[in-house]
Amino acid sequence: MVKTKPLSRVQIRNRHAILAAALEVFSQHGFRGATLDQIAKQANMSKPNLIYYFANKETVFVTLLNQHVDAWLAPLREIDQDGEPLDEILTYVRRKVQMSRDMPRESRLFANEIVQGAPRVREHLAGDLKQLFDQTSAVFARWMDEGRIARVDPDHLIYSIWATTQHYADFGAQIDILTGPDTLDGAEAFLVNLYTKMLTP
Amino acid sequence: MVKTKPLSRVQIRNRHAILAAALEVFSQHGFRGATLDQIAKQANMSKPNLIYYFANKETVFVTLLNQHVDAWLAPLREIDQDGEPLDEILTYVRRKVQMSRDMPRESRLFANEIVQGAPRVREHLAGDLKQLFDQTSAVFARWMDEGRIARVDPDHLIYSIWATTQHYADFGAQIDILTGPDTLDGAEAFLVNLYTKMLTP
DNA sequence: GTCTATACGCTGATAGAC
DNA sequence: GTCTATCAGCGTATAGAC
Repeated sequence: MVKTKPLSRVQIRNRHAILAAALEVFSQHGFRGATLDQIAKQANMSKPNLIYYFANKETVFVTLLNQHVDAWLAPLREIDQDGEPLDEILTYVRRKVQMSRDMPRESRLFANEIVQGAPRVREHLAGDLKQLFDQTSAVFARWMDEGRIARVDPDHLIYSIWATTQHYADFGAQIDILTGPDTLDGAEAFLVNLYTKMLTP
Repeated sequence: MVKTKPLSRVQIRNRHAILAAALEVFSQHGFRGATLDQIAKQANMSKPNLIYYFANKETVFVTLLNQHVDAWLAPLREIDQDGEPLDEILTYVRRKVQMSRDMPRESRLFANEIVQGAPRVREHLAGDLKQLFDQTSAVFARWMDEGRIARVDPDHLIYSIWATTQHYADFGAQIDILTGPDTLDGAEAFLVNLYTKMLTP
């Protein structure tokens, strides 16, 4: 382990302010589109002072990703392989919709990066996520083998859940125009119905 | 109507080369992330010569959007309100999957822009798309009223089709890592099954 | 129509005073 | 720890020769 100096109260507060500002700016403009000026301004801080805390732009971004990736994957980790299959999947769907409602910036932070080929999140995807994905896919496959949910391709099942739920955050600008601002209650009901019908044996 | 000089063969060829290059670059990096240097290089052209044809970066981008928006919306327009409802919807789903396979760059071009708040496509969305969306939603609602497909929220039905099908293009980088390169045959079968089960009365 | 040269603002990052 | 001043490089766009 690397030994690191403990951070002072001011340091902790400023790092938090910077990361909060960075989430706002990176999620809206992507890595390249975001500027340190914007982030510094949003954090009520001078640009050199920002750099004092994070060395460079990439470090801010990577730190931000690392900070959110665990929270981002939490609902997936919480699928209980010993639970009731349909309940577990519907609970997962509901939590993902909830995250699109409550954490749209985090969703767009990742979406921006993946649409552009995932240059800086590739390790996250190939590591943590890949392992979790394979594990979840295997659990779904077992449930299907046991006849407890209908047999479908488990990989595509996961993709479709991601796609349908994250869509409300990532493409929120489009939905705002077409349907207007929404609480996502309708979305949740629609998706629960969709996956219930698909997965009931 | 505005009277415009006819374009010479060279002009036509160069404008095509620029737009082809621009699709490649903008779809991968987004508007701000793309540079005129990249586009010019991809089009085998000097940067000033590129500007000779399009005046500025934004004009290239807007021209590119206008060029592709019709093709992009074609499958939606082709839904036949007098056809067999489930067939029409499944055909639409299949065509959208096909577009993710054959036109992933076009998909990402729009995805990039919408994730970032649709600053430059807002008019397209509020105009052409909004009208087409409302019309399609109304057709779906009528089919439900007539009991020919199951009753669900038609707006969310459209969103879920967009989300699930475009996901394979927009988040292709993630899928390549998790499942590996794919022909999308499995995706198509999965989605046909999904919407058949949901919509069969 | 196409090129070289260049202007010029913006952006990431550093130096150094306080 | 925070600031002002500043730099180097990139990126858009223009001028002007050919």
